[in-house]
Amino acid sequence: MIDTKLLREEFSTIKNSLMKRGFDIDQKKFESIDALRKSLQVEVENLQSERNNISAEFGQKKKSGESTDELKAKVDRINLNLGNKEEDLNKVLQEINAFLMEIPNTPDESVPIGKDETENVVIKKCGEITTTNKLDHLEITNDIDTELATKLAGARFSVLRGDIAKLQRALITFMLDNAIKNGYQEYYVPFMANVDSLTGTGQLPKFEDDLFKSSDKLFLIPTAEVPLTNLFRDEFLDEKDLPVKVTSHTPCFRSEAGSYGKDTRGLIRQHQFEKIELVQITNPNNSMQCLDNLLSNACEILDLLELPYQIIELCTGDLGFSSCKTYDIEVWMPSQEKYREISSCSNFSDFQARRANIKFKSAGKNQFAHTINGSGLAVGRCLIALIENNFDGKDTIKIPDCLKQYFGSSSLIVKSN
RNA sequence: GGAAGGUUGGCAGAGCGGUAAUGCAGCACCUUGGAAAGGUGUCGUCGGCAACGGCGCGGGGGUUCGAUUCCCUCACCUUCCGCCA
Repeated sequence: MIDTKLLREEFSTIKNSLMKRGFDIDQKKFESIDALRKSLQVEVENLQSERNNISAEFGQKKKSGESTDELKAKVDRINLNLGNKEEDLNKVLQEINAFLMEIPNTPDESVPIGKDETENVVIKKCGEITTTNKLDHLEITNDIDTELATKLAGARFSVLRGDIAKLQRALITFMLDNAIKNGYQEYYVPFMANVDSLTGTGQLPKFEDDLFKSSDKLFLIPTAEVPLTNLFRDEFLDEKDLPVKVTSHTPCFRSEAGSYGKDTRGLIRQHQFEKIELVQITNPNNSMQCLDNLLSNACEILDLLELPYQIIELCTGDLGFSSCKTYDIEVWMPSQEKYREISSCSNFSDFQARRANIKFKSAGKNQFAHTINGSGLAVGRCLIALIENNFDGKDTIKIPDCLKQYFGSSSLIVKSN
């Protein structure tokens, strides 16, 4: 949520900043609605003040046994008027709130300006890409079974079998252990979240269509960012504990509405996938360093897995709704001869903290914290990358050194189709 | 599923129809060579340059001139009973 005070005081600055990411904030609408709010608020508060005074007088008269009929008539008149005005004011406040909830975060000054993903900037490339193997993961192993999953649930699900399932489990444990090593506290959290939580992190109200909704006002989480960040909703943190670093492995559920026909083959885009999420709650004055730290924590996984990847910085036009700065990590997918996103590391500045009310006290003043998060990493896509990059062309997938202790072997023999 | 009790500022904790005590912590200032102790103020949030005013006692609604206090409703917490694991 954008800072309304800032919006009132420096409208043009914010307008220009939002323009960079292609969001045209409606100035006329805001100004007219805010002016209405102000006049109504002043009116309501004056009436309330008047009523409070009369009520106080009322108490006095009652005590001394004087007649209160005249006062009662006065208050009745005020209340009649006040009721209507309060209703109007509430309507306007709701309207303003709805307006504000739809406004995305302002991009950081350092973010490259661009209109869409074609203008993202490659920051760094790591590892050697290979072009020898062209088979994709479904061709390499039949232990990733999407057809069987169709019977169980439908399209965009998968069943993993045998060593492939075990390899995924090894990846999960390895990633979690690595996060813990880097100072994150591990959490086990609910895989469903309520409306307040999803509003806090920014998925609601705008992106309800992307979520799976259960009966009973609960949604399946699209990422562990939601429960992990909301651990601190309505909490006061101690400044000396910042940054707070937490992690969790959870399945993630996404409706993928609007992605019909896109990435329909294999594990790349599923309704359900495993992910390790890294979250930091930070002091605003070093949140960008914390983002760099989190990014390096995520990259470290790929370094250890010896997978080739690149880091790109999203331009203003491609930034997510709540983010003020985002780096994507993309891993090399030999079968597609493309880099594909495997992690997205973002600084949300105080945007989520404002919605979720995550504060700390500094020099006696209440301040909103900054929130940072990123995948460390998306397990399903990592599994594909590992299979495709490490396949020897015949029947063996090489297991990188860092995974041996988790997988229990230095190679995985596949049964070909 | 049944029953009872509870939810007050960062924390603790009173008030139970007349408009939020008090303590601890934090912050600012005074005092000091410096600190501690002590003193004064500030110490939820919104509007306002300010003076000041409004709102706020889990959420929503009602009764009342006036609600933290009474009533209804929802959520959550605690305890007990039942059922299940």
